Amino acid sequence: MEHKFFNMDKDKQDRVINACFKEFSFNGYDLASTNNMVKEAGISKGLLFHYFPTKKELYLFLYDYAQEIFLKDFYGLIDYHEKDLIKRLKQLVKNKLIILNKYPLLFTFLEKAYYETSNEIKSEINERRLQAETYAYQLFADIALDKFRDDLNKEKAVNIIIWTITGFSNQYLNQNMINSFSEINIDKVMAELEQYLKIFIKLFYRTEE
Amino acid sequence: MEHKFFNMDKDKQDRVINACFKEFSFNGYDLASTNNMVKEAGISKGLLFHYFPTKKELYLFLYDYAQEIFLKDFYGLIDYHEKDLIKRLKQLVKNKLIILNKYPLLFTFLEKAYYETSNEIKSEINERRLQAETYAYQLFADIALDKFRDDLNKEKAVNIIIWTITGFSNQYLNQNMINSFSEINIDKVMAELEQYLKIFIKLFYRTEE
DNA sequence: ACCTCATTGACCAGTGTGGTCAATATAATT
DNA sequence: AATTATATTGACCACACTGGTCAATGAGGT
Repeated sequence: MEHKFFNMDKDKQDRVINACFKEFSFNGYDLASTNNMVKEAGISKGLLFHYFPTKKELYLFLYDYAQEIFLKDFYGLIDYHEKDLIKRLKQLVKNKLIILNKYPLLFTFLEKAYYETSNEIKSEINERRLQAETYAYQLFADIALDKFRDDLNKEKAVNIIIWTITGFSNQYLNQNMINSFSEINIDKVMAELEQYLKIFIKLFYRTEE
Repeated sequence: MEHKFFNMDKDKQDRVINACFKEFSFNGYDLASTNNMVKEAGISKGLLFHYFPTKKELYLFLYDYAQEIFLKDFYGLIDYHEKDLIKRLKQLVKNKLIILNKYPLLFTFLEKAYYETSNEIKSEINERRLQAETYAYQLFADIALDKFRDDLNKEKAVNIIIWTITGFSNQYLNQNMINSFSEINIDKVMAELEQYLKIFIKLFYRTEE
């Protein structure tokens, strides 16, 4: 049976999820305050503990929820028929932006979970991560590396491309840290990204002829 | 007169500074615990408050200390006679690594301070940052942009280079988050960085002839 | 009218907080 | 050696906030 939390009004659900993502992301498990969460989400303390009997179960519910989206809507939507690295990464960024518009702190939450040190949940997180590793990290499987120029170290070229995309994306993530979470104009961002990718295609790939 | 804290045994000084950097970096001002700081530094609670009468003064002392190092030993050591962007950035990375070996979390502390939201210190941080802006950000002044190929958007090329260097450096920073702070082998890291920079010189710069 | 379940917020014991202070160890000065 | 000054300790404090409880109320369905 599905978790009864999902019977809640959908808007309220997302308010709760985002409030909890925020509190856990910023403060980590131990220091995250359930009082802050309910205040931010606009619900009562009793209601939160009506759905999640302990802080720990709340956290693990959120982790499962985040990881499922990560695997299904982020990694899961990659088209593995596409052998071109850059096109594949472009798809990945787009997936990410779509998720960010709904859950601005989902990725931050997962990253913080990665470094989480609290003894109360460390082992549970590790279990879940191991379970997930089977799915992910196929990102670079079956990539057409022969597109790169011969005189270029392929591993380093890939790193440069990834770091560029990361740096480019972080501009929009960091914005979220300061401002309230403003909606991202996905088409506009993708168009700007495209220009960077064009540079790589031009300079890193073989000249076709 | 110098702060009496500087009369303390130098090793102990650095232990205190690094312990406080860590606690403030990980938890932010409000949630940082002075109890954890003294435990990590191996001194008594009373001694900390002997040198710094309040948590606030402790924080601002650390901020001033970090910012001074940042301006003096990071930005301040740039050779402005060097007009080549890549060489200038290389110098910057080296400065950073040297600082990181002594204060592994100095940059993390300053970055966290940038996003700090606590009302107790927000305005004080802003004052100090404004004061510092005069010095910094001359990084790109008087750079020889004509070294770039004509058919390359210079602004984007610069971003790619910076993001690459950032991504490259973060490998070593994130390592510090998990492990204890292991000494960085500066020569080795610089040699690896050099290979990335060579790629940029080859592909982004004009071919000399 | 009755049942079920969502929702509230005052309340609780317990933990950790920033900060104090009287006591002691150590060093400097006379 | 005696005195003064300073470095250092840790038990102690009032207080804020913690995760979690629970009796009461609201709302909708039968």
